Amino acid sequence: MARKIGSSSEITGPRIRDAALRLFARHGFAAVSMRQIAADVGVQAGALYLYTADKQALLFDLMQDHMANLLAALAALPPMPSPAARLDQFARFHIGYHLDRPDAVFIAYMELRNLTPENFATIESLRRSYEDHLQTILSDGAAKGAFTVPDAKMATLALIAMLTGVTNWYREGGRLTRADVQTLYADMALRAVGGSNLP
Amino acid sequence: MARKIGSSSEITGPRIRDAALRLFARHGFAAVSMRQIAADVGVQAGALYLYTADKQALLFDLMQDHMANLLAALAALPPMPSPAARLDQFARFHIGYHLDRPDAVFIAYMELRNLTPENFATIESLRRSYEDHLQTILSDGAAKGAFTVPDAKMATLALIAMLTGVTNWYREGGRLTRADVQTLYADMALRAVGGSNLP
DNA sequence: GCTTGAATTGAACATCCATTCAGATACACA
DNA sequence: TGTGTATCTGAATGGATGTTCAATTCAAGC
Repeated sequence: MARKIGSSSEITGPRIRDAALRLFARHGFAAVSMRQIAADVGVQAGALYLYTADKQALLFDLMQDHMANLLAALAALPPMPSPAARLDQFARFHIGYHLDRPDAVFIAYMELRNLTPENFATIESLRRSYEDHLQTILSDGAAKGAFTVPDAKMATLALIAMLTGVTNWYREGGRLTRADVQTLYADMALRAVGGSNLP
Repeated sequence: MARKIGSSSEITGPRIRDAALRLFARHGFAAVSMRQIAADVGVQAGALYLYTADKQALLFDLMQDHMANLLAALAALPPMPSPAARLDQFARFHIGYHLDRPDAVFIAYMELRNLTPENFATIESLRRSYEDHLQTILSDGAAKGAFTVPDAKMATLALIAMLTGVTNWYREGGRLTRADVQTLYADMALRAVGGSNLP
């Protein structure tokens, strides 16, 4: 046997990335073998190397794609008139975006240590860009007197950790709807930086 | 060669656990081999099995010890007179305790998926106990009118995620002292649940 | 000094790992 | 219908994996 009926790189490529994303998120990069990914796709391990240089590149591509998409989605948000509205928008966006992609988020936060130093630096700088966006909202709000933030960098990291934590427990169909969670977290974030609730 | 000069289980045992803790935290449970742990201790891989049933038990013991110590330290805190003081105390305790044990904390949060189902259930219930402590502070404070908390369970998870996030970026000797960070985070936590700052 | 048990080695076991590649098949286009 | 190329298999490579165990050496108690 060799080439399979109906085979095409446009189908197999995404299926490999999907399988890798799911398996890495579920079991961790180091615990997943190329053979497992191949089996999940329904292909032999050797075939994976038509789509990725090696296992490391597979991980890096998944993480880079995720971060790039995240930054693009952030940049596409409509402008908001006030610091409080900007923070509210950011909190809702962050939660919504992360709840939609639990596997990618999990990998982006958990598998940083499995990247080579060069790849790590690349991902890290993308993450820094994302954090800088929130930090700007906070600094600007503090300068305008809307927030009370003794240390904007620290507050940024605290809020992102809080918001990202949602992905650890939220389950669709549970006690709270997604909109409930977004509202409650956005309120907590706003209060945490001393902002008054939106009108 | 066989037994080594000066060897004793009271020395080798802890050294194995220390090495495993450090290596698991640095590279991840799945990425660390028993041979690496043994080499770090200066012993052959077979010798590890005098101290642990298998690799899984080594991970589980580290996590269980950490959680048990955490709960014991929490229980040893002096009682506080008001909800705001209790939350302030909890936030400072959580940050201080976690900053003192970065490796154990990292493992406790990252390697849950590498536990067998039974072991996972055990660790998870210990963690639930810890969360319940904070949830009680928040519920009690809300009942007394000191806090504004629409959903105590959710607020608990949000605050713990925020506080634990400190371990991801704090470095001794950096811009902020440990006390700075504890104060800033405790203030943010208090404000996030609508509490007024301590007198 | 002798004996008993604790501590460790080093080799072995069966299995898995990431990666490569020649050969085989199917598809696209002539 | 024939040809070239995209896609995949299956086997092979060299090495690492967790775990077991007989043999060996050291420490401790008499």
